[in-house]
Amino acid sequence: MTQEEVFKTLVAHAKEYGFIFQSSEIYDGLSAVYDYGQMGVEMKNNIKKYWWEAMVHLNDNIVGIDSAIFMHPRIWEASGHVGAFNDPLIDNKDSKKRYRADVLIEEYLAKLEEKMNKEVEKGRRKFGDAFNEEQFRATNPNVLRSKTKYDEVHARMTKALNDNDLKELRQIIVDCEIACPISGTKNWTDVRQFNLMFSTQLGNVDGGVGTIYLRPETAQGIFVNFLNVQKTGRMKVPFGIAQIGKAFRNEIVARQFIFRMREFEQMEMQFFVRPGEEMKWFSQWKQTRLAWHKALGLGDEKYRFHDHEKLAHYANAATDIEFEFPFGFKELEGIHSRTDFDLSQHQKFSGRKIQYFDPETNESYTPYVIETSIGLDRTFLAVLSSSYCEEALEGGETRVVLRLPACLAPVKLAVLPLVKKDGLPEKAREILDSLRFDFNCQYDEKDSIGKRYRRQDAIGTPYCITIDHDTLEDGCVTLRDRDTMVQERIPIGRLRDIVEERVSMKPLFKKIHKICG
RNA sequence: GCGGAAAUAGCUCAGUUGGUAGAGCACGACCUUGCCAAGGUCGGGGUCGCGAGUUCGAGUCUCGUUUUCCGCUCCA
Repeated sequence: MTQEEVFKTLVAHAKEYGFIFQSSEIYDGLSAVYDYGQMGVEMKNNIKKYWWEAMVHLNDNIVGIDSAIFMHPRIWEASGHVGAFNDPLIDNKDSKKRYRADVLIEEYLAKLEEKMNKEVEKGRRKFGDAFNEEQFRATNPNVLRSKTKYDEVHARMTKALNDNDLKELRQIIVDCEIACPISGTKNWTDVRQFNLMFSTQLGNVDGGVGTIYLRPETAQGIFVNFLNVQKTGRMKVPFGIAQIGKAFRNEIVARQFIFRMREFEQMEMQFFVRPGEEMKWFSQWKQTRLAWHKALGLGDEKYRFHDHEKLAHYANAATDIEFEFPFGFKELEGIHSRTDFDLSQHQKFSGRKIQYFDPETNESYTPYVIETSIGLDRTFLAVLSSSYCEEALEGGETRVVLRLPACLAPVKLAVLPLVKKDGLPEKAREILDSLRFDFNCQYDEKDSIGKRYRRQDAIGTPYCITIDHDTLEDGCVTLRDRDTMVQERIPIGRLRDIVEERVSMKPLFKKIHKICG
């Protein structure tokens, strides 16, 4: 199969077994928005748990928060999200080059001005000492023509920018016959507002700015709570604040299934350190985060670092952990050294002193920040895509099996009576009820036992137990392993401990600790 | 955003030069078998993505539109 076919198969499987549905499907869908189904939500929650426990519960100096999606609009000015990325853009269809619409018009105006100035120079040379520039500008027909045009276009542009009238901006470009400097053609797209942030109106705003944004990242919720957490939690640098939550970006092109969505979930941790020690911690967190990924057992060769050469305005070092998806190596997690940019900006914009008094050095300073920011949906896709397996069995048969890490599997255990009679369903229900407090279990009595095993394979259930006639006599059940298909006979009383040990996250945590601790 | 392709049952697809929509799997009931899916009988489910147009008549032809996939572009 080609890469494309593999990916399509995966997307179809994800839908068929209740992992991922397209949003609003019965209304033709909503582009680049997806819903998690009954299996997907279980697995997603398990991934969150794996991250949260590794981050918050297993580190003395990291605590979690859950900040609101709505935040004060000034926060996005401080962070640099407003302003720098709020421009009306237009593309030339022939050269495929993108321009700021207002810049194109301003360049046109500059040319008009130049034309007028040249005309004035001509007049100056012609009339010599008798030249009166003011009078010349007021009477010369060439200058007047340009001046009229200039004023008209300038007025239209100013009004259009004020009204945010994108159609009018395009119309000005068309009316002025502005051509692309590269292709020389006037084949323009519509003007679009290039702002990655979704905005809405906050109700009952009296005289203030009503526009409020859906957060484009969860990080700012951590920065603005830095003092709250540091003081109430009596945190000492170095320490971290972690958060899992939704973020929103109005991507112009959002594609590749759940890899790039307009509404997505991040798992972020901001680690506050002494200025000057950020590189040490940057490298420490690179290793720790990679170990966290690799402990899942999806294959060490599927991960690599990609260091940024071009750094964002806030960073002095940055790297991505990339994962080999069916469509190639792509960013899964970002680890950035953000300096003191964010805290300093918030200090400046809020007017509050945001500093830390270090009792060891007796100094006050603005801590530096190492950020680890991982896409939850991307991690989900990484787990799903690397677990999908079409396996050839003896006798020419095949089975589709999701070799999910057992601790992430949506269903841990399926309870199956061998036949639907002779008291086996009743016995199976009894066992199910004793185990459902410990694991997410499924009960199934429909169809042949082999078929039921295959159904569980398709959703990645690591273990099935089968209740047969002997069970009623000897109190043992058959425990069947998803990956090896090996069966073993287990006393009912030991089931809980045996399954618990095999589906637990503990071995993964110990692995990370061994590597990093 | 540009270019290309696709959309028919939950899934995979068939549907002739335009003539009232089919199969397999899946699903439900009952019977049968019983440790690695696909025995039997019966049954439910589709305004053929949506909207116009041409036509006596459109799943089929034309236009528009939405969504998805691929390539380019973009991604603080």
